[in-house]
Amino acid sequence: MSALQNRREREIVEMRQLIVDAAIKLFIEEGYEKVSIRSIAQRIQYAPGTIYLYFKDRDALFFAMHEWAFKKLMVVFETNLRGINNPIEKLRAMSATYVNFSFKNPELYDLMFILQEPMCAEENAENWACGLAVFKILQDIIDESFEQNLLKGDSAPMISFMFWSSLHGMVSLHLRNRLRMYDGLDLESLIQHTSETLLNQFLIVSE
Amino acid sequence: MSALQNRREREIVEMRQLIVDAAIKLFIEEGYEKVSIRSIAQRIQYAPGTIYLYFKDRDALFFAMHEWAFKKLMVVFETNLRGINNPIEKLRAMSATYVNFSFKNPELYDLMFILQEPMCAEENAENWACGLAVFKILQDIIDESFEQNLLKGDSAPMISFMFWSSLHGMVSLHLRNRLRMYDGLDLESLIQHTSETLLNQFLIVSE
DNA sequence: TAGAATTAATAAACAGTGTTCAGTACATTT
DNA sequence: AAATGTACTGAACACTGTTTATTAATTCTA
Repeated sequence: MSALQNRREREIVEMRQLIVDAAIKLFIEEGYEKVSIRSIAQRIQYAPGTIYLYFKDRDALFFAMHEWAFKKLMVVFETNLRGINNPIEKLRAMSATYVNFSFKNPELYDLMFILQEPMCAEENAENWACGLAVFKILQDIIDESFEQNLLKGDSAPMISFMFWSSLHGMVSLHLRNRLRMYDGLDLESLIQHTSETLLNQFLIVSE
Repeated sequence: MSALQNRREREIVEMRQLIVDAAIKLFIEEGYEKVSIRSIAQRIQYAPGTIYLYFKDRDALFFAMHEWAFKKLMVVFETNLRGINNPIEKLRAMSATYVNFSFKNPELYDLMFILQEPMCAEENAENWACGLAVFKILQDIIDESFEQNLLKGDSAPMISFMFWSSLHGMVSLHLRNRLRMYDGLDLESLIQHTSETLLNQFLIVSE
């Protein structure tokens, strides 16, 4: 490979990153609806058409943002789980971190778990790896809990599914404004408390 | 009130219904993205601007569709719960119905519980009643279960929240294509089975 | 019943969207 | 220095939601 090709390859990566960064900033600062190809292009001082030289379409760009967000969540998990050995404690920490992340980064959570957008991109066939890696953390913790006989249930994958879905359900109903019947309550506390109640019910208590 | 006003009032209701019906048909047949003011107008043979004489904006129209969908779910609940007396059995039937409804009417489920759209309408302040009515069915069942000492947990509202959120979490992750790690499985069965496992864990078993 | 007032419906316009593509202007190669 | 290649542009296309002046028809009044 020539030096030129090498440099060009680097430039492509950099340009893609420039676009994704601008898009995410716009997404967080101005909200989903303000993220248009034109507004991104304007922010990085390029013509709208240029973005299509680096991303097949809007969905592909959203998928790249999606990956970026998963990497961020991954870092938070690694930070908050470091040093915890007991799998149940790890599970508690992971739940709390997940919920807290969704409250601190509602737009990113949307991108990762709710929006239709990024899941239509073609890239996702392979690069879906990011999401799977995060899910694997949960799955490993549940597996460990099962091995140490700390958790009830006949199937580890099913329990993983249940815990994750419950957290997502509470968080996404809140993000999409479907919890008006709990208006006035501190919803993050309610969710944290509910997830603990759920977990406790599945603990095997040794006398 | 004059006969004219009376008739006009009826016409307004009919026209609103005509628009909502067309919008829902389009929504179900062609999908969310194809539901535009123009496509609705074309379908009912009116100019786009006419729709704005009956709905403040797109959100208000979506909110009316939202209500329509809730009424449909309500009917299904009433049908499927009729004649069941034991509150736990009612809870089981309700869960199964909820999940089944989401699989049979994915677009409507989206409208009711996932889409941002209808929740921005101003009408929702009052007319949110529809959603609350459905939620009340669940809440009453849980209350009954608590009174009869059939269910664990320190707070009925919290247990309602937990059950609903869990179902919604599983369903919405599926609808938004976030369950690729369970590819190949029969997801409706998985969800039904998981929700039963969850419920069983909260049962108070009398010896 | 003839004319005035009201109003439902329209078409056109505005500002925005994603996306495509012929053309330009610069970088590299020969 | 000339020829090649290509990153980038900006205008165009076909959409979108929404507003508004105008039209056409109906209702009210005299």
